[in-house]
Amino acid sequence: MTSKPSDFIRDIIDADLASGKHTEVKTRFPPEPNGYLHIGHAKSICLNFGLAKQYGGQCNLRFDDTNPAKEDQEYVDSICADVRWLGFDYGSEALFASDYFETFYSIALKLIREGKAYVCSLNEEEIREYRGSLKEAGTASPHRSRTVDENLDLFARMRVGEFKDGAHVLRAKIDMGASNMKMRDPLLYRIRHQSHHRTGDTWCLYPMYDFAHPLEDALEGITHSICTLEFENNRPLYDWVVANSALPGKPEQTEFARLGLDYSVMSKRKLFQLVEQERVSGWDDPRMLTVSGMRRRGYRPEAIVRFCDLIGVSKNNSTVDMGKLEYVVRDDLNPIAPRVMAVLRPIKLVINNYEAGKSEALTVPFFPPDIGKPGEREVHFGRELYIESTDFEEEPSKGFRRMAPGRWIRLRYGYCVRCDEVIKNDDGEVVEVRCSYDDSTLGGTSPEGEKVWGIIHWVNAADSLPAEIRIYDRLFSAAAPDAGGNFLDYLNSDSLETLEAWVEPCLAGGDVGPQVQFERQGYFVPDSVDSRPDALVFNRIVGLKDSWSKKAVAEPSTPAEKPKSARSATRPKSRSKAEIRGAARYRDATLASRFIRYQDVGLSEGDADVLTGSLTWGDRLEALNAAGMPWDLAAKWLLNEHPREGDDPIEFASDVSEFLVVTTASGTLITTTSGSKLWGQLAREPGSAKALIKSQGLEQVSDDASIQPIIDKVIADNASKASAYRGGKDTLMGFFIGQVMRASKGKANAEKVKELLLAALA
RNA sequence: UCGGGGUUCGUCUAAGGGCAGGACAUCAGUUUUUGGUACUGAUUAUAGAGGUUCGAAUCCUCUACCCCGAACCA
Repeated sequence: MTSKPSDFIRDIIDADLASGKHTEVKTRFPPEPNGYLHIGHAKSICLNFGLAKQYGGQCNLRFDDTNPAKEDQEYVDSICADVRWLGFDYGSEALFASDYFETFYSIALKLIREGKAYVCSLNEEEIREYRGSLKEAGTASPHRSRTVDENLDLFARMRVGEFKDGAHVLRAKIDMGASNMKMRDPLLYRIRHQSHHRTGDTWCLYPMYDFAHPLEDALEGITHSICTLEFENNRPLYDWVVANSALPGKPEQTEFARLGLDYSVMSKRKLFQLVEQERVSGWDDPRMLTVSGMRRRGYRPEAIVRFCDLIGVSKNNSTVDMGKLEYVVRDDLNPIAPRVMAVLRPIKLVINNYEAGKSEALTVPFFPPDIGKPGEREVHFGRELYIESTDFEEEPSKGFRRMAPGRWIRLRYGYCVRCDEVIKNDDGEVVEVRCSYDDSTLGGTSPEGEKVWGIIHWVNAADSLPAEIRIYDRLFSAAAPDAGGNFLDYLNSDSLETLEAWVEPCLAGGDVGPQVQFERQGYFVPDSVDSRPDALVFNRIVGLKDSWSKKAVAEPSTPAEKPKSARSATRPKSRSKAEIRGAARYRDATLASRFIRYQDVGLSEGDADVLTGSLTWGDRLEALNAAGMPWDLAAKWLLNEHPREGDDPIEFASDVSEFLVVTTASGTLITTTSGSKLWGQLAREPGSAKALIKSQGLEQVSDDASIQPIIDKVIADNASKASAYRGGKDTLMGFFIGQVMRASKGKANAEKVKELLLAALA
């Protein structure tokens, strides 16, 4: 685990640092204090703070507290505590957007003076109507043309509380026809006569996220503002605000995919519902994937951070396997959790030939040899013990390696015993097993001539402690509870099982743990709220990997069922590029006639189609042809190699005839690899093909005498790969050609190289 | 007048014209006084179709599917 994480965001930062765009990295984690942090936030925290740490920068914890209606100090406190618990340092104190309210206001004033913002007095519903729809442009608000003075006056009166909520809003004057609806004169300020958890009643005017957030970033000198995918549409607006704020900071927003985990819900709204409807005991219910819930469950921050490293960062909409979280939790706990014994579902085991009242003290280690850690405690062996009811089967199933009538098994760290008799209750359930022991088996020797079927854990009936054990399972029974319908319908009714168990006495003092492993069961931690020295309560953090019960139950693995999208069906279908080109030809006779003509001169319908979506393509094509390039060749190079600006090929920077050298000479003067490179250069900046070939040494090398030595060297340098190739791994040919091409700086004739390589590796 | 993102083993994620790699999961084996751990091995992927190229997951075209956007939420 020495490899540094790498992802597209780090690539962007590396490039920014390399280009000198930035000399330092400053990020921020900007929660709204309206709920508790969950594991999805942890991903963002690890990313933002991790970036700051990796690049020697800084990461601010900043509360985006622009909506007093939902926010509360309770959340501020819990968020601060959670971030610190996760192990991240946000400096001396957290920052608050509300501290910048006065600055925001003055920037709004500036926008008004510059005619870039106006007070709109439409009501909420009217604003929505005027905004238009996904397929139709919006229409201008009747107040869009208010004078600067009028706006200034109204805005000032909005601030002093002259108007009721909703009477007026401040809007940016951008573009009501923008296809990105976020740019259709977005709201900047709304009136809210509501006290704010920090500013009290100082304001009745509150900024919107889209206005406040970029300003917060700019004010703090954030270089890389990282947020989740759903804000992609907001980015142009973010840039607009930064550009028009005249603030020196120039933050840039980059979006990544939020975390999705199967068998869980992640939205704050839904978590809030679970808490409010008391489906769980609170935000810190150990079944909740909130940071506080995971903490109470017994997860350590190291495991959560490790999980975030493991899942990576990308723009893919993804759902991570819950098993991955469980894996990191186990992996984190395995080397640090002392082993003790606890019997969760007890039945009594009585050893008939063991002296009543006798007790033997056994000193046993806290860790198995492979962990290699010191530490030991005493357990007492006696005539009456408890064992796990699941460790006994009267009629053992196939593969069962535990206790059954007549079988010898070892009691961990103790003696081997043989089950002689079974005692059942009225319901026919086994409540007690009677055994005999072999007093020569304590150190590890087996009873003379007998097979020992397995090792099971136990506790001494005389001095073990009662404890309540809470076994947690995933909160939802469906892989994608929020796929459709009400997610509450998919709550797992068995997500909490409470057991009355017996545990080793050493657990009472609190000297071990807090996280411990109950051998053969899982990892457990005393519940931080309910456990007391005289009334122990343990939470199961996570079970041990169990390859037996899985086999025994043969549970059909339930794959995460693909949620059927209801949303996409309601979205209007937009035209494809092909349809748009067709429409363009329908409107423009030149395009239409070109489409026919290009096919007449031998181009495929598909190529002709693309080349006649706009005049630009055809213009370039005609120019190449006029300079002497055959139609098909011109189309091929134009379509495949010519640099573009959006959907259209860029203007030729060089004389068109220069391109002839690239194409017609292909195969003789230069290789296609060099040709592609050269084409791009000529297209972008003026130049002479012949001069460039000369200056860059692009002349093709195709004589055996020049190539053979390179091939020999490459084969000699990669002897093991050569033999692998000869052994049948022929995908390696690409590797060899690549090596030779690289060694020749792309100048070798690839066909020739292949031919010679084939011969050399035969 | 719709726009913006996305699609690589079952899952997550690398490779950005040249060996499709890693992790989790699964299966098999070795070690083990935990059916744990550790170790070894195995299985499995470039959404589909066409094109460019000696060579395409990667470049071009088309198609399909998924996600996001019409809060005075963030």
